[in-house]
Amino acid sequence: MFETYTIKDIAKALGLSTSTVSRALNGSHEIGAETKRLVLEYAEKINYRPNPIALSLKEQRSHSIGVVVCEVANNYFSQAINGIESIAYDRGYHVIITQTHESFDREKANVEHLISRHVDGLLVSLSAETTDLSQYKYLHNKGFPIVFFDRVAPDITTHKVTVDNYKGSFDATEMLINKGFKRIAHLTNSYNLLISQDRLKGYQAALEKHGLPFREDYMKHCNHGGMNHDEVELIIKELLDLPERPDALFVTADRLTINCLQILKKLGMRVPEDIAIAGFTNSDSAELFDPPLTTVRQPAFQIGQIATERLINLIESKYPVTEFITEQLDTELLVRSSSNKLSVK
Amino acid sequence: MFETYTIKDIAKALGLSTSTVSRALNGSHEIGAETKRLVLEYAEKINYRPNPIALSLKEQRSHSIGVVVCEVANNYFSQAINGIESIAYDRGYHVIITQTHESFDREKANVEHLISRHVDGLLVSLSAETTDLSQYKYLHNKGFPIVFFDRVAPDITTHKVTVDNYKGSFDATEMLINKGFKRIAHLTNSYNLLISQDRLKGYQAALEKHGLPFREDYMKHCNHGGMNHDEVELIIKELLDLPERPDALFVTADRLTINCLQILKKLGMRVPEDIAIAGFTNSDSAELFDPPLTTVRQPAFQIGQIATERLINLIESKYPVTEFITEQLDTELLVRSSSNKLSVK
DNA sequence: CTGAAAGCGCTAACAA
DNA sequence: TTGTTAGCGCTTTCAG
Repeated sequence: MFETYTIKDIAKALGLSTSTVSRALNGSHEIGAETKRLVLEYAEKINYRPNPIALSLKEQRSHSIGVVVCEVANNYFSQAINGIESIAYDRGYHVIITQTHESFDREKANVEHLISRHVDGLLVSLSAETTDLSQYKYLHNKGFPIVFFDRVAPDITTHKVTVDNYKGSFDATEMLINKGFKRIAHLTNSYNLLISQDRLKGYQAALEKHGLPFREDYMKHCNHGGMNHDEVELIIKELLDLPERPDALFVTADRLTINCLQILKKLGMRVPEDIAIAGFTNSDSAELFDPPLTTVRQPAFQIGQIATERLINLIESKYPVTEFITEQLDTELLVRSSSNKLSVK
Repeated sequence: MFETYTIKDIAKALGLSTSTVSRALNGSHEIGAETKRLVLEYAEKINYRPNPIALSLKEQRSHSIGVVVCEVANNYFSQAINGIESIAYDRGYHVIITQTHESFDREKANVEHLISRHVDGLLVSLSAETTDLSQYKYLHNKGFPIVFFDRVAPDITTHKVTVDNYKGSFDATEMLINKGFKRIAHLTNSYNLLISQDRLKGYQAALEKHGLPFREDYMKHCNHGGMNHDEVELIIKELLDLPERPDALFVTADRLTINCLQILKKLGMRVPEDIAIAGFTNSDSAELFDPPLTTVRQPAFQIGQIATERLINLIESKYPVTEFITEQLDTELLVRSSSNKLSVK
């Protein structure tokens, strides 16, 4: 398996030319049945594997796709990558994963790296810092296949796969309101991210529908997706120190949600007695939490699959694609006791 | 960035030969200072990037390393991958990740795939099903760089990075014994895995040291690393139905630990009142569980880093390496209330 | 110090 | 139906 036979070895062994062997191997029709059989048989015998690097050089493509995400160690993204991998594997593509750690510079370097590696396409979820999309615009204008998922680019017209963040956020907020919460604070990721904006809108719409005021001081965002513990702690403290302390917290980022819980616990706040909480997260263990955590869950695996499917279709399309789909899947609201309104307080 | 200039373009523009350009670019000494300056300047200006595929073809290496793990969506592995990526990135390597989903066939196919892609080395954590190591032996004997981490191969002599599973397991078991538990059941991954065996030994040694009997009926293993929920549920029920029901559960696999908790909860068992629990997991949220979960935590990030460091050193070594290191890092025992012995029962 | 030419493994246009 | 040849982008002898 490891000794690397070439087409030349086969040609020599069989007294043929390399092109004949190549044709036999590639099922060309302009070849004698007998010769073909001979070649295939021998190739099978020595377990011949074409050199993908040579192929790439020739075909100017690499049969690999580049993935840009902020963190692998994040429930949402590890599940999405699982979905990406499942489709890519089936369709004969390699997956090269890069992490931005929410840094624009790192993101830029990653994309350059992937491009210089001649990946055939890009699957991108933007970093929290990213506002400059010129890199992607440039590539996209050149016809380079890019599909965004989750944190999609606002003004680039290509395939995009997300959930309906507005609705997911609206539903969760409305649920909190229906439970009887009136002072619902909102913690979200960087405003740069479209998903943060959509989630904010959903939250606002739910407040408005139920005649609750939108209060700036109940609205906080973390620029590092909750990766920076100190930043989150500071924000939580600010909220808790408000004269009219919020009675519920609605958090819309995976790591952020988990970190909030940790910090509330550290600060000795009881959930939901002192403050209720609901949040976006794909953690598999939310039901095990104390109290069980109300979550908005995204079909991350499926999102990864769909994005990859679309990307590979773009890559393999014979003609330039001009029709692009923005797909929004549904979130799932899992109501658990972290968002219970306790009758007596 | 995307239009792909070649060495030829530079040569043409500057009226030089491609070989001269190549030399200038590669800092060769047999070149005129002025020519060199000219070339470098121009290359910089057009933002020339060498084609890595052409380089790979020439050098017969790809500057990429293949990773084989069971699942990405697993706390331990996603953290390890993070470590792998951090080092690989710094040293100019790409990381290609493949998942086995605990299937030997899939593992075999992944390795073949990676090899045919001419990865320069392999970072492997075996699947639970794998007993046939011939593939790795073959490669290793050919001098192909392989480093095992976590689930290492028993009889292949190469670099290996794990934790001290024996000790981690011993300490956790002893802690349970010291708390007053006498009937400690042990749930582990497939016996095929060396880590399972080591963890079992640690458990047994702790029992023995404290004069507790080792009971076969307290000893269970799951062949799918806890991925198969029904399998785990069946096992838990068996344990709970024993005439002498265990008073504590010691679980030694990441997903398995989480799943056990879920199942115990589903079955209405109180932890630690009805049964205490401690387990290996790298979940970041174990302290948030109800009750907070006692865990054995592994330095997954660091393990990934060390393994990658070693692998790249192997790859870049000028001479065949014959001295291999098996490194065992320390686990961290985080005692929380899931393993509390309650005075009254 | 610089250029011409070969070759890494493969495909495809062109000849035969 | 098969072989010859050129070329993908690059490095590296070998000449000059």
